Amino acid sequence: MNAPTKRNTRQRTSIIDFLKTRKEFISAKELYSEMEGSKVGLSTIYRALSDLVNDGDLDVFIDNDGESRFRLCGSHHHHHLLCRKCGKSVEFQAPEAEALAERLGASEGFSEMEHRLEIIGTCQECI
Amino acid sequence: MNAPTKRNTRQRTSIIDFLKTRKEFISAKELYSEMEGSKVGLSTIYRALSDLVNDGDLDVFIDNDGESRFRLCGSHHHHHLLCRKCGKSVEFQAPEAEALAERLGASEGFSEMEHRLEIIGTCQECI
DNA sequence: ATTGATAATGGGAATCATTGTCAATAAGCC
DNA sequence: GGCTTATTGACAATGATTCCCATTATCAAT
Repeated sequence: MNAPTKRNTRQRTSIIDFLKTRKEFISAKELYSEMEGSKVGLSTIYRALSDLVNDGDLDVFIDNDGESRFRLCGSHHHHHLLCRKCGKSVEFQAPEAEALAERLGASEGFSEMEHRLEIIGTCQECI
Repeated sequence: MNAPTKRNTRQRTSIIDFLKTRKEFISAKELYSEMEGSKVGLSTIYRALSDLVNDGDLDVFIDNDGESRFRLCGSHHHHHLLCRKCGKSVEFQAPEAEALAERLGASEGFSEMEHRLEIIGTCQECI
């Protein structure tokens, strides 16, 4: 993450600065209209968001209308995939799970969500 | 679920029968091409899938390309949302989690996935 | 500070899953 | 069989996202 492959442009900076002021998930289009003053093109917003996701700086999830929604990552929470036979374990991140926890908890009136996710399966060597 | 509001048509029956033979998630388009012999229109497939989802007979999740993928519900695996103060617990289902477990496990060469997901938060009464 | 190589921008067109439209058809009831 | 009405399906429309490409901006080297 934080691959230093991108140049610092006014647009990219504005987008990141805007995201820093935002705790909730936001869609590309919403970002576009809320940033109207900053004169950033919609294509640029899509590109920047996509880069930020690839660098691991943004969490994404796709809402029920098929629209992607973004939020700056907090600490990098991770989960485990475990083999039920040999115990081999693989770490992974799951922004979907972060987002799911937020949405589900919020929909029930909960706040300050944490979550635990564990996937158990049989690894290739143990089949 | 299983709201008996729909007529039994050849098309609807074919779609359900096809889904019964399928363990993995499938998209509407894939279903359409795999069922070519059955002469069912794409609109009809979308409508039927949407009805089945509303009746609670199908699990859905939206993949990374924004395409919806469907699978007949199996046993209704569920998860818990817990309050960290009073212990109040709410059951919920999360097809996304089912799908996530499948995908992630498979991507690491694992099979026969199970998973556990727990969300912990503070409920409205305990704030 | 200027230059030059190259990455980033933006606006419109293109893509592609999904939904809407509506005339034709088929289910289910008498 | 005949009737009422939901369902179907071909096609158009929608809408988020990506592609295209001429123009512009960044930044390291001069």
